[in-house]
Amino acid sequence: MDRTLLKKGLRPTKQRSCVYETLLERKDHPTADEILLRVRKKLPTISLATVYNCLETLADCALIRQVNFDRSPSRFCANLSPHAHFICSRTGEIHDLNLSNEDILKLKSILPNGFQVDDFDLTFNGTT
Amino acid sequence: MDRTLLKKGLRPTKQRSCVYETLLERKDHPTADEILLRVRKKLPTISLATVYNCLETLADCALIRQVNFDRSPSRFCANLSPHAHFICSRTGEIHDLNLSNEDILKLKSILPNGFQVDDFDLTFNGTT
DNA sequence: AATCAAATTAGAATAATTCCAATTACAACT
DNA sequence: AGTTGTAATTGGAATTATTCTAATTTGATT
Repeated sequence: MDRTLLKKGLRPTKQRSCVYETLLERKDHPTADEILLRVRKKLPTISLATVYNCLETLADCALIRQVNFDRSPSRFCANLSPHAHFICSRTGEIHDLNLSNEDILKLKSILPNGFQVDDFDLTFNGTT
Repeated sequence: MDRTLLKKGLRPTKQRSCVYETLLERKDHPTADEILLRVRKKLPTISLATVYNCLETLADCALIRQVNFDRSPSRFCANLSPHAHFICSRTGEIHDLNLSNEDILKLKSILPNGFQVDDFDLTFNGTT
Protein backbone atom coordinates (compact mmCIF):
# COMPACT_ATOMS: atom_id res chain seq x y z
CA MET A 1 0.00 0.00 0.00
CA ASP A 2 2.77 2.40 1.00
CA ARG A 3 4.38 1.81 -2.36
CA THR A 4 1.25 2.64 -4.26
CA LEU A 5 0.69 5.84 -2.34
CA LEU A 6 4.30 6.98 -2.57
CA LYS A 7 4.30 6.32 -6.29
CA LYS A 8 1.57 8.94 -6.54
CA GLY A 9 3.38 11.39 -4.29
CA LEU A 10 1.00 10.71 -1.40
CA ARG A 11 2.04 9.97 2.16
CA PRO A 12 1.26 6.64 3.79
CA THR A 13 0.04 8.26 7.01
CA LYS A 14 -1.07 6.24 9.99
CA GLN A 15 -4.67 7.21 9.31
CA ARG A 16 -4.52 5.94 5.73
CA SER A 17 -2.77 2.75 6.77
CA CYS A 18 -5.21 2.11 9.56
CA VAL A 19 -8.27 2.62 7.36
CA TYR A 20 -6.77 0.29 4.81
CA GLU A 21 -5.85 -2.37 7.41
CA THR A 22 -9.34 -2.16 8.82
CA LEU A 23 -10.83 -2.98 5.44
CA LEU A 24 -8.48 -5.92 5.05
CA GLU A 25 -9.29 -7.32 8.49
CA ARG A 26 -12.98 -7.96 7.90
CA LYS A 27 -14.13 -8.34 4.37
CA ASP A 28 -17.66 -7.30 4.99
CA HIS A 29 -18.71 -4.04 3.35
CA PRO A 30 -18.65 -1.35 6.02
CA THR A 31 -19.92 2.19 5.60
CA ALA A 32 -17.79 5.22 6.46
CA ASP A 33 -19.49 5.40 9.86
CA GLU A 34 -18.74 1.77 10.62
CA ILE A 35 -15.16 2.24 9.50
CA LEU A 36 -14.87 5.24 11.80
CA LEU A 37 -15.93 3.11 14.77
CA ARG A 38 -13.49 0.34 13.94
CA VAL A 39 -10.57 2.64 13.24
CA ARG A 40 -11.12 4.59 16.45
CA LYS A 41 -10.21 1.49 18.45
CA LYS A 42 -6.68 2.07 17.23
CA LEU A 43 -6.72 5.81 16.54
CA PRO A 44 -9.27 7.20 18.99
CA THR A 45 -9.03 10.77 17.73
CA ILE A 46 -9.48 10.19 14.01
CA SER A 47 -12.31 12.22 12.53
CA LEU A 48 -15.06 11.25 10.15
CA ALA A 49 -13.74 13.75 7.62
CA THR A 50 -10.40 12.00 7.67
CA VAL A 51 -12.03 8.62 7.19
CA TYR A 52 -13.78 10.02 4.13
CA ASN A 53 -10.53 11.55 2.91
CA CYS A 54 -8.62 8.32 3.38
CA LEU A 55 -11.28 6.27 1.64
CA GLU A 56 -11.28 8.65 -1.30
CA THR A 57 -7.51 8.55 -1.55
CA LEU A 58 -7.38 4.76 -1.32
CA ALA A 59 -10.11 4.43 -3.93
CA ASP A 60 -8.30 6.86 -6.24
CA CYS A 61 -5.23 4.66 -5.92
CA ALA A 62 -7.37 1.62 -6.75
CA LEU A 63 -6.44 0.03 -3.43
CA ILE A 64 -10.07 -0.28 -2.42
CA ARG A 65 -13.45 -0.06 -4.12
CA GLN A 66 -16.41 2.10 -3.27
CA VAL A 67 -19.72 0.29 -3.69
CA ASN A 68 -23.16 1.86 -3.84
CA PHE A 69 -26.44 0.08 -3.43
CA ASP A 70 -29.35 2.26 -4.43
CA ARG A 71 -29.22 5.38 -2.29
CA SER A 72 -27.95 3.89 0.92
CA PRO A 73 -24.62 5.04 2.36
CA SER A 74 -21.58 4.06 0.34
CA ARG A 75 -19.76 0.93 1.35
CA PHE A 76 -16.12 0.06 0.88
CA CYS A 77 -14.20 -3.13 0.26
CA ALA A 78 -10.68 -4.27 -0.38
CA ASN A 79 -11.67 -7.08 -2.71
CA LEU A 80 -10.10 -5.91 -5.94
CA SER A 81 -10.77 -8.95 -8.09
CA PRO A 82 -13.73 -8.53 -10.43
CA HIS A 83 -16.90 -9.47 -8.64
CA ALA A 84 -20.62 -8.93 -8.52
CA HIS A 85 -22.68 -8.44 -5.36
CA PHE A 86 -25.61 -10.34 -4.02
CA ILE A 87 -27.77 -8.73 -1.36
CA CYS A 88 -29.98 -11.06 0.61
CA SER A 89 -33.27 -9.36 1.31
CA ARG A 90 -33.87 -11.56 4.37
CA THR A 91 -30.59 -11.08 6.18
CA GLY A 92 -29.23 -7.95 4.54
CA GLU A 93 -25.95 -9.79 3.99
CA ILE A 94 -23.79 -8.69 1.11
CA HIS A 95 -22.01 -11.50 -0.70
CA ASP A 96 -19.15 -11.03 -3.13
CA LEU A 97 -19.52 -13.20 -6.20
CA ASN A 98 -16.12 -13.47 -7.79
CA LEU A 99 -16.29 -13.54 -11.55
CA SER A 100 -14.30 -15.79 -13.83
CA ASN A 101 -12.94 -14.52 -17.14
CA GLU A 102 -15.68 -16.52 -18.74
CA ASP A 103 -18.31 -14.71 -16.65
CA ILE A 104 -16.85 -11.38 -17.69
CA LEU A 105 -16.95 -12.34 -21.34
CA LYS A 106 -20.58 -13.33 -20.93
CA LEU A 107 -21.31 -9.92 -19.44
CA LYS A 108 -19.53 -8.08 -22.20
CA SER A 109 -21.36 -10.12 -24.81
CA ILE A 110 -24.48 -8.22 -23.82
CA LEU A 111 -23.06 -5.05 -25.33
CA PRO A 112 -23.84 -3.98 -28.89
CA ASN A 113 -20.94 -3.30 -31.25
CA GLY A 114 -19.05 -0.12 -30.61
CA PHE A 115 -19.56 0.02 -26.85
CA GLN A 116 -16.24 0.04 -25.02
CA VAL A 117 -16.47 -0.90 -21.35
CA ASP A 118 -14.14 0.48 -18.72
CA ASP A 119 -16.02 -0.80 -15.73
CA PHE A 120 -19.30 -2.33 -14.65
CA ASP A 121 -21.49 -2.79 -11.60
CA LEU A 122 -23.62 -5.87 -11.18
CA THR A 123 -25.82 -6.34 -8.14
CA PHE A 124 -28.34 -9.06 -7.52
CA ASN A 125 -31.15 -8.84 -5.00
CA GLY A 126 -32.75 -11.99 -3.71
CA THR A 127 -32.56 -14.64 -1.06
CA THR A 128 -30.05 -17.34 -0.19
CA MET B 1 -52.07 3.15 -15.47
CA ASP B 2 -55.38 4.14 -13.87
CA ARG B 3 -56.28 0.48 -13.67
CA THR B 4 -53.09 -0.43 -11.88
CA LEU B 5 -53.49 2.34 -9.34
CA LEU B 6 -57.18 1.65 -8.71
CA LYS B 7 -56.43 -2.02 -8.23
CA LYS B 8 -54.25 -1.01 -5.30
CA GLY B 9 -56.86 1.38 -3.91
CA LEU B 10 -54.90 4.42 -5.07
CA ARG B 11 -56.32 7.36 -6.96
CA PRO B 12 -55.18 8.21 -10.47
CA THR B 13 -54.82 11.91 -9.72
CA LYS B 14 -53.85 14.41 -12.35
CA GLN B 15 -50.43 14.78 -10.72
CA ARG B 16 -49.76 11.06 -10.91
CA SER B 17 -51.00 10.83 -14.47
CA CYS B 18 -48.96 13.81 -15.54
CA VAL B 19 -45.75 12.51 -13.97
CA TYR B 20 -46.33 9.17 -15.65
CA GLU B 21 -47.11 10.74 -19.06
CA THR B 22 -44.00 12.85 -18.77
CA LEU B 23 -41.86 9.77 -18.34
CA LEU B 24 -43.50 8.12 -21.34
CA GLU B 25 -42.98 11.17 -23.56
CA ARG B 26 -39.19 11.22 -23.47
CA LYS B 27 -37.43 8.04 -22.61
CA ASP B 28 -34.32 9.63 -21.31
CA HIS B 29 -33.67 9.16 -17.60
CA PRO B 30 -34.70 12.38 -15.87
CA THR B 31 -34.08 13.18 -12.22
CA ALA B 32 -36.88 14.34 -9.91
CA ASP B 33 -35.82 17.94 -10.50
CA GLU B 34 -35.96 17.54 -14.24
CA ILE B 35 -39.33 15.86 -14.00
CA LEU B 36 -40.58 18.75 -11.88
CA LEU B 37 -39.61 21.22 -14.60
CA ARG B 38 -41.29 19.19 -17.33
CA VAL B 39 -44.45 18.53 -15.37
CA ARG B 40 -44.81 22.18 -14.38
CA LYS B 41 -45.41 23.06 -18.03
CA LYS B 42 -48.76 21.32 -17.63
CA LEU B 43 -49.32 21.65 -13.88
CA PRO B 44 -47.54 24.87 -12.93
CA THR B 45 -48.26 24.56 -9.23
CA ILE B 46 -47.12 21.00 -8.61
CA SER B 47 -44.56 20.74 -5.84
CA LEU B 48 -41.32 18.83 -5.68
CA ALA B 49 -42.67 16.82 -2.75
CA THR B 50 -45.57 15.69 -4.90
CA VAL B 51 -43.25 14.71 -7.73
CA TYR B 52 -41.35 12.56 -5.25
CA ASN B 53 -44.60 11.13 -3.89
CA CYS B 54 -45.89 10.32 -7.37
CA LEU B 55 -42.63 8.71 -8.42
CA GLU B 56 -42.62 6.57 -5.31
CA THR B 57 -46.21 5.50 -5.87
CA LEU B 58 -45.64 4.70 -9.53
CA ALA B 59 -42.51 2.73 -8.68
CA ASP B 60 -44.38 0.80 -5.97
CA CYS B 61 -46.97 -0.11 -8.59
CA ALA B 62 -44.17 -1.22 -10.91
CA LEU B 63 -45.28 1.29 -13.52
CA ILE B 64 -41.87 2.92 -13.59
CA ARG B 65 -38.38 2.07 -12.41
CA GLN B 66 -36.06 4.06 -10.18
CA VAL B 67 -32.45 3.89 -11.28
CA ASN B 68 -29.42 4.86 -9.24
CA PHE B 69 -25.95 5.44 -10.54
CA ASP B 70 -23.42 5.68 -7.74
CA ARG B 71 -24.51 8.48 -5.45
CA SER B 72 -25.90 10.86 -8.02
CA PRO B 73 -29.58 11.86 -7.86
CA SER B 74 -32.01 9.07 -8.65
CA ARG B 75 -33.33 8.81 -12.16
CA PHE B 76 -36.60 7.38 -13.37
CA CYS B 77 -37.72 5.56 -16.47
CA ALA B 78 -40.81 3.91 -17.88
CA ASN B 79 -38.92 1.17 -19.70
CA LEU B 80 -40.16 -1.89 -17.87
CA SER B 81 -38.56 -4.56 -20.01
CA PRO B 82 -35.44 -6.03 -18.47
CA HIS B 83 -32.46 -3.96 -19.41
CA ALA B 84 -28.99 -2.93 -18.39
CA HIS B 85 -27.59 0.59 -18.56
CA PHE B 86 -24.57 1.96 -20.32
CA ILE B 87 -23.22 5.33 -19.29
CA CYS B 88 -20.91 7.02 -21.74
CA SER B 89 -18.17 8.81 -19.85
CA ARG B 90 -17.62 11.21 -22.74
CA THR B 91 -21.17 12.39 -23.33
CA GLY B 92 -22.88 11.40 -20.09
CA GLU B 93 -25.57 9.72 -22.15
CA ILE B 94 -27.45 6.86 -20.57
CA HIS B 95 -28.33 4.03 -22.94
CA ASP B 96 -30.81 1.29 -22.20
CA LEU B 97 -29.55 -2.11 -23.28
CA ASN B 98 -32.52 -4.38 -23.55
CA LEU B 99 -31.77 -7.91 -22.49
CA SER B 100 -32.88 -11.07 -24.24
CA ASN B 101 -33.93 -14.11 -22.25
CA GLU B 102 -30.63 -15.58 -23.26
CA ASP B 103 -28.80 -12.60 -21.77
CA ILE B 104 -30.71 -12.99 -18.55
CA LEU B 105 -29.86 -16.67 -18.35
CA LYS B 106 -26.22 -15.77 -18.84
CA LEU B 107 -26.46 -13.33 -15.97
CA LYS B 108 -28.11 -15.81 -13.67
CA SER B 109 -25.55 -18.45 -14.56
CA ILE B 110 -23.07 -16.37 -12.57
CA LEU B 111 -24.88 -17.24 -9.34
CA PRO B 112 -23.80 -20.15 -7.16
CA ASN B 113 -26.40 -22.77 -6.26
CA GLY B 114 -28.98 -21.72 -3.75
CA PHE B 115 -29.08 -18.04 -4.66
CA GLN B 116 -32.59 -16.97 -5.68
CA VAL B 117 -32.70 -13.72 -7.64
CA ASP B 118 -35.63 -11.34 -7.49
CA ASP B 119 -34.00 -8.49 -9.30
CA PHE B 120 -30.67 -7.22 -10.56
CA ASP B 121 -28.93 -4.02 -11.58
CA LEU B 122 -26.30 -4.00 -14.27
CA THR B 123 -24.54 -0.81 -15.29
CA PHE B 124 -21.64 -0.43 -17.66
CA ASN B 125 -19.37 2.57 -17.77
CA GLY B 126 -17.39 3.29 -20.89
CA THR B 127 -17.43 5.03 -24.23
CA THR B 128 -19.45 4.59 -27.40
C1' DA C 1 16.06 24.22 14.31
C1' DA C 2 13.31 26.40 10.47
C1' DT C 3 10.46 25.82 6.59
C1' DC C 4 6.91 24.29 3.68
C1' DA C 5 3.60 21.45 1.65
C1' DA C 6 0.52 17.88 2.71
C1' DA C 7 -2.68 15.80 5.87
C1' DT C 8 -5.82 15.99 9.57
C1' DT C 9 -9.42 17.98 12.15
C1' DA C 10 -13.96 20.06 13.82
C1' DG C 11 -17.52 22.08 12.42
C1' DA C 12 -20.20 24.47 8.81
C1' DA C 13 -22.29 23.87 4.35
C1' DT C 14 -24.57 21.32 0.72
C1' DA C 15 -27.82 18.52 -1.73
C1' DA C 16 -31.13 14.90 -2.32
C1' DT C 17 -34.73 13.14 -0.14
C1' DT C 18 -38.17 12.46 3.49
C1' DC C 19 -41.11 14.10 6.98
C1' DC C 20 -44.82 16.91 8.88
C1' DA C 21 -48.82 19.49 9.60
C1' DA C 22 -52.17 22.09 7.15
C1' DT C 23 -54.96 22.43 3.23
C1' DT C 24 -57.35 20.63 -0.79
C1' DA C 25 -59.72 17.25 -3.60
C1' DC C 26 -62.68 13.82 -4.33
C1' DA C 27 -65.66 9.62 -3.75
C1' DA C 28 -69.53 7.82 -1.09
C1' DC C 29 -73.26 8.67 1.50
C1' DT C 30 -77.39 11.06 2.81
C1' DA D 1 -76.84 19.06 -4.16
C1' DG D 2 -74.65 19.10 0.51
C1' DT D 3 -71.94 16.65 4.02
C1' DT D 4 -68.44 13.72 5.52
C1' DG D 5 -64.28 11.15 5.68
C1' DT D 6 -60.21 9.63 3.71
C1' DA D 7 -56.49 10.21 0.53
C1' DA D 8 -53.47 13.34 -1.88
C1' DT D 9 -51.07 17.53 -2.33
C1' DT D 10 -48.40 21.24 -0.66
C1' DG D 11 -44.59 24.27 1.35
C1' DG D 12 -41.42 24.28 4.38
C1' DA D 13 -38.75 22.11 7.97
C1' DA D 14 -35.93 18.13 9.05
C1' DT D 15 -32.76 14.54 7.96
C1' DT D 16 -28.67 12.31 6.32
C1' DA D 17 -24.58 11.30 3.76
C1' DT D 18 -21.09 13.68 2.09
C1' DT D 19 -18.10 17.64 0.92
C1' DC D 20 -16.08 21.95 1.99
C1' DT D 21 -13.39 25.27 4.71
C1' DA D 22 -10.19 27.28 7.45
C1' DA D 23 -7.17 26.38 11.18
C1' DT D 24 -3.93 23.31 13.12
C1' DT D 25 -0.69 19.52 13.02
C1' DT D 26 2.64 16.56 10.94
C1' DG D 27 6.71 15.25 9.01
C1' DA D 28 10.12 15.38 5.48
C1' DT D 29 13.79 18.51 3.73
C1' DT D 30 16.65 22.23 3.97
